Amino acid sequence: MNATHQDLTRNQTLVLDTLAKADGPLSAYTILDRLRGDGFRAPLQVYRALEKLLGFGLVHRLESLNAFVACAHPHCHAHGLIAFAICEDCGQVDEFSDAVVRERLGAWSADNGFKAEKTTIEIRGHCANCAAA
Amino acid sequence: MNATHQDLTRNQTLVLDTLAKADGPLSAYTILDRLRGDGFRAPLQVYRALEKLLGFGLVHRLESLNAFVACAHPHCHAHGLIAFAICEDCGQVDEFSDAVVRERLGAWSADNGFKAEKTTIEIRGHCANCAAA
DNA sequence: CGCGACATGTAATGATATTACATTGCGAAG
DNA sequence: CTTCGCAATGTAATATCATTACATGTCGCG
Repeated sequence: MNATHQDLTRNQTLVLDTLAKADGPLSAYTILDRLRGDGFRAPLQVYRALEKLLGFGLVHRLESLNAFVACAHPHCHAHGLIAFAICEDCGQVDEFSDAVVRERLGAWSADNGFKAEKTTIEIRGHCANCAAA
Repeated sequence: MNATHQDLTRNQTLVLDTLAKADGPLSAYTILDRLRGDGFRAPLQVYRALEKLLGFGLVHRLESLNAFVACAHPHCHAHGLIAFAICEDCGQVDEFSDAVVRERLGAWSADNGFKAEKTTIEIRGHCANCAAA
């Protein structure tokens, strides 16, 4: 039942490949523009593909950027909670996960009777390379 | 140099009061609509006030909602890192902070030479009340 | 075949945010 | 007191992000 890369439709494949080839997050409209040559005409084509890809865990949405990235670790499914470090200079995104953080946020939820569905952690700042410059 | 409530301009005060009276996050355009009677005509009036209030730490932006809330603890300045639990049913937002989480994310940043400027933590889900129903 | 489920195509619109430029109010320097 | 400069404000236009509504296509299966 977990969708694999094989199950992707043409549009989903095109969108995922576009994100995978990009060196950073892309907005839905940027993806659209890059796929005009493949017949994409409307935002909805992109949003629909993204919706599925997000569900499959192959793509992440960066809320603070209103943009999307291909998952850096598409193989290890069931990665608990993911955090992103986003460089405001070069746009590079580093994806990581921390068991302790997951545990602490889980504990807070349990203590407060909160049923967590989705957790967003995004650190905006400057990566090592750019901070050096 | 830390701005106090006294220093706020008329527009900033109106926007902050609107958020403080609201029972949940408001979008910039909702704030605008609520302040039409006070002479607000354009989005920029709201965005400019919000920009300052965010800088003062009196207001937070919820990235996953594209909306804003008044800070729940406007007195304790220098609150390290803040997390939000957002109920998707009733819209209530719970603001909390966790030293261990801050520490872990800080450690990751240090290990990776990343200079963090701003960290966003948002948990979407269902609050105790709504989960019960 | 004919139906159902899902993916797709297209247009229009809604929602969020910024750019550009004009104006006003007010304190400090001269 | 006047002029300068700065910050806040006002207004219009536009850019950017996302969804709703409706029509069409594709393909497996009874």
